[in-house]
Amino acid sequence: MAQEDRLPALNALRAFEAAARHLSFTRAAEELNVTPGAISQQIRQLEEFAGAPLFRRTGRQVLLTDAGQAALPLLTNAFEMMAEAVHHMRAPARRDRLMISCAPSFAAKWLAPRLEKFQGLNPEAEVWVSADLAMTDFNHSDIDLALRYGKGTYEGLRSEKIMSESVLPVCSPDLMEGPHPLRSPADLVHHVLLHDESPENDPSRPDWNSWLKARGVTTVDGNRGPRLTQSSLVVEAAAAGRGVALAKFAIASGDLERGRLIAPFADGASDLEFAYWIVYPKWRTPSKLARTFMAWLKSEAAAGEVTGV
Amino acid sequence: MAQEDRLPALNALRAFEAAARHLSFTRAAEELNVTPGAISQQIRQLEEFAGAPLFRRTGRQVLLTDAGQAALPLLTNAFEMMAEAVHHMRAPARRDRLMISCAPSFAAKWLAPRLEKFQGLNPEAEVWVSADLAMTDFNHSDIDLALRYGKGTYEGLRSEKIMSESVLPVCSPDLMEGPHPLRSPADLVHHVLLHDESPENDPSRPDWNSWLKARGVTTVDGNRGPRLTQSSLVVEAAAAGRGVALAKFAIASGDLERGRLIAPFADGASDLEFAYWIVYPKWRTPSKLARTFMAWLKSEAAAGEVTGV
DNA sequence: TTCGCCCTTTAGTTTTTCTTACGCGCGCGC
DNA sequence: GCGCGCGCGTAAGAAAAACTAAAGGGCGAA
Repeated sequence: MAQEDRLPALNALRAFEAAARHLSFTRAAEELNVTPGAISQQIRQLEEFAGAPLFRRTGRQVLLTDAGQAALPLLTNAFEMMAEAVHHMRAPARRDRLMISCAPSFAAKWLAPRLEKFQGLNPEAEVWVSADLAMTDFNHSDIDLALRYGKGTYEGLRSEKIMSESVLPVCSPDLMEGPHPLRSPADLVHHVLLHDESPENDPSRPDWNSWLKARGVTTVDGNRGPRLTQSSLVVEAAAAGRGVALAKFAIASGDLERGRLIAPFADGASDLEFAYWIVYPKWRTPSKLARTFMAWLKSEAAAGEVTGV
Repeated sequence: MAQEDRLPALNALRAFEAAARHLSFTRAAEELNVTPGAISQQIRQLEEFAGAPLFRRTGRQVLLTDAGQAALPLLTNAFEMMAEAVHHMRAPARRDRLMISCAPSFAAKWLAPRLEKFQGLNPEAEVWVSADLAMTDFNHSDIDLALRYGKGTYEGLRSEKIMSESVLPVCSPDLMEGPHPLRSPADLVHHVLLHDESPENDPSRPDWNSWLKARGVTTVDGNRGPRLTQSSLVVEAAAAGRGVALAKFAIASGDLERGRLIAPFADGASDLEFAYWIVYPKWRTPSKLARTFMAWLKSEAAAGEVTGV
């Protein structure tokens, strides 16, 4: 449909979008790898075209006018859609291939053990898992879907919840046979406390200190013990009998089921704000295989939450 | 969010979108007011960037590859959104002003008589009606909403149904007092038949010929009588006693209610495929006033369909 | 007041985009 | 079966757009 010979220069729109998003010409210039003067000129040109100012210049900062305000969200969406279109150009989708990005611990302890089941159900599918700690850049990679642990709000991305998360103390069953079996939280005083210090952790997540405090235990120092920076290492250390971990349930559940770990306290679990999400670009229509995978993920997650607790 | 220094030249994307939509470089060139050679170069550049051909060249015509196919709809949407964004830049919305475009007959016979009621309910609103026969170009005009009679499928636009339409014979009550009152369709032989030949008419709409045939009347020639090119003129002619019109109900309803027209036959009405729709650009979020107006339109239409038959 | 930050402006340069002109291949009509 | 015409491809140069560099100004903070 008519694309209008009256569209302004597209580069001017891009400059405006970046400047409006940052509310700063300088930062827009950085994003687009040009000088601030270039941005200023592009925006002047666009304002002439529009016949109205798009920014209000107030000495220290620039603010959007109503006209600019109205145009920004549409432009941002339009450029996101373009990026997605370009992605499709560069990597024509393979119908039978699915590339998943997720955090290493989750990949190792939750996803990988279950993937075989999915392969069994969908033998023609080829699922690749890329274990990345950082959030995926969907424009630079071939990632179809990402699995992320967080609050579920990701700008420019769509997210669907897989399952919630909780933390609970876990340890090797051997510890129960030892000289100081764990019968109540106070018994932790005899054991090493293992801390999960993963960078992506929920800031509101209870640590040993708050967990102990919530249970009225004052005789145990919640600060002592080693701090490991990956959830799976914490769980491994616990399984090896090196101490008691305050572990994420999803990461520990496999070892709990197999008996490598036990949860010594009945009321030990504590729900978190953060959860696991499927994440993909706002404008991407997931392929049939991707939709199958997402549905399978959700059913696996639901099954785990029921049987595991 | 990262706009990617890795987006290709935006003009190349625009050239591709136009060429892909037309499946012709030449027509894309016409649309963008450049030479075909320029399109060819832009697309070559884009294909180099993508690392894959976007078109399959087959001597006589160009066809989209899978990669091109995947990218086209997203790009088309993206450019439509941009056009909408630019529209917002140029004409910052006035909160209390609403510009409606609709066909002249509908404006005169259906909308205008009811508008006063809306003004009474929303005194602060300023509603303008632009009576246009042709479909509105939302990018070149200040039209907020269009009312259109048709099938409801308009490319790049969103449409919501207002009411359906039907045709039925109507005439002046004076004709019933005359020498040949209309008691059955066969009596039409004594009267002038008025034909609505509006350019926007439903092609499957019954004319006098098919209307008579459906009722088994063979004694009346459905072809005779004047043909008027605007629905309101047909209705006016009937009200003036100049004959019997096969009129659109929405156009005639006002005069039927006021007694200027009567519907002589009980089973005369015949439903049409075409209906009345509210139409606006796909990516436009209607203002509060526009939403109020649309809701009011629908309730008016529903009321008319009940009381009028 | 002075400094620093950020936007603006101007002039000149670089890069992109377009036109012109010609080449090529295929299908269609003669 | 043989041009002819239509539509795309390509090359070189011209035109237009975009960018840089450098200097300027306003405002707020120190």
